[in-house]
Amino acid sequence: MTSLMKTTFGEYIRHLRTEKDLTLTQLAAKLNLDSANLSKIENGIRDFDEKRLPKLARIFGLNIKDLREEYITDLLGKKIYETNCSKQLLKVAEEKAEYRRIRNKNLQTEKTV
Amino acid sequence: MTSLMKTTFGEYIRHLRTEKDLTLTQLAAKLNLDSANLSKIENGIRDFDEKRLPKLARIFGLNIKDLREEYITDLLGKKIYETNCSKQLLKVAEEKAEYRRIRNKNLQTEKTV
DNA sequence: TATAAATTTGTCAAAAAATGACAAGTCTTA
DNA sequence: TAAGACTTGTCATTTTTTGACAAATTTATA
Repeated sequence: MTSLMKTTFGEYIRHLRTEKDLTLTQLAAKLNLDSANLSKIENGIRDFDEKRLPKLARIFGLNIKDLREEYITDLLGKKIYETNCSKQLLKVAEEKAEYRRIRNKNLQTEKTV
Repeated sequence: MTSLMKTTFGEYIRHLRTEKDLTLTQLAAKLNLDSANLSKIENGIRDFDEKRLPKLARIFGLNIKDLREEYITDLLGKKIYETNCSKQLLKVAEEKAEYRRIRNKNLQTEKTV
């Protein structure tokens, strides 16, 4: 994990784009996307589609793993915000994730028996 | 927050249901739901629809706030699990949620100016 | 200021995902 | 072994997401 942005993913894209002096139209074309929709993504009205992450990484020369982390932390951050989830509750959520991990591991071994 | 279950929401429903000796058909009827689909929900194949939480709370005499917490922690737990999000990354996600909270608050005040 | 480019906003059809409904299967148990 | 309980599979319907385009508004610059 490299240093992750404390911004939304849309704002992050805008940051990357303006840094490279690209217009919405230019970047949208590279992403095979409508510029109006890219505008909405940057402004948080629409979500960036996960399937375009590899392309985005290539365009800006970013490590795909890092970018995906940027993406999923935004995704979860948004959910945490939307559900009004406190830190305490988030801890419970993490425990439930752990429960799923263990349960899934057990299912794997059950199959082989 | 009362004690939250370290199980999936589906398993929790099954727990509540069997405890009260209800069949899938009986509970499904109370929830205005197909019993086959309730079965899938309990087995984690489908998701419980949030709009039915109040009904579920009434049926089992549960506090709706607590139940909703049970629900959202399951929701987030599932996402954390699915995205393979580490504790470290989850911390980042929480920071991004905080960023959204602050940003939203600022937007509110901007409007009044 | 005029105008051209850049961005935003609104809308709608198409695609994708979630849900409801039902048939047919398996598993339990009385 | 028959009935009830549960599971699985499928498909039509509904809802949500996405792509596409027109028409704004805003910004930059000649």
